Amino acid sequence: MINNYSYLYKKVITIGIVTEMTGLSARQVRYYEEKNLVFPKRTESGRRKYSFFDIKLLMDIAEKIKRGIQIDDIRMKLMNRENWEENMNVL
Amino acid sequence: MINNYSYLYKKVITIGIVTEMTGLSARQVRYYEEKNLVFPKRTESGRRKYSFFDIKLLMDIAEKIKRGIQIDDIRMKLMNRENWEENMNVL
DNA sequence: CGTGTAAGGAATTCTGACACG
DNA sequence: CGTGTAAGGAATTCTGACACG
Repeated sequence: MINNYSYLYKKVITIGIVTEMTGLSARQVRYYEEKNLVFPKRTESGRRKYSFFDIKLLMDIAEKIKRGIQIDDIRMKLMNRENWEENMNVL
Repeated sequence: MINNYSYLYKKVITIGIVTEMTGLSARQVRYYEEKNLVFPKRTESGRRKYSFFDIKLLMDIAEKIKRGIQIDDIRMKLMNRENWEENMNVL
């Protein structure tokens, strides 16, 4: 079970690829982190690393914002998701 | 079926992360590409992008080389694998 | 509030080549 | 044959700040 998700949660994607895949700007992606909506890991030198799950999450977030939902409210919703803790912690 | 492997084959990992995960040098990773053992995609600006499958493959290759098997022979073996074509083509 | 941008610096990656053997 | 390395350049990413509103 856990193994099936190893690729989904593993944080290995740099921010450039993320903006490519999500269509968001780096500014947006970093801001959602600042607001504790996503939790990238860092390389030794400080570069952000995201998971496939983060990619999906970011697109989800951006879509909600576009619909007028505020970031604080989005975070509330997210924190109730069952995979939330997992997302924050998995390497 | 195909969907289950989307994360496995998707090329999104830059070479720095790859060397981190595999323990190989960038030189080695690029050389195996030169010899047609792995097929990274490229970003618009030419940066290499690898998949999780590539990571596994690279470690497999390195291990075989360490055991004295020549690259040409390794390629022969690889080309017989059922997922070979898939690996070469998937975005 | 959420995002754009210019700024300066640091880390990453690229290619082609020389070296060893 | 497989890998290390120095070289020079180009692309990426980082942070903190100003701007709009």
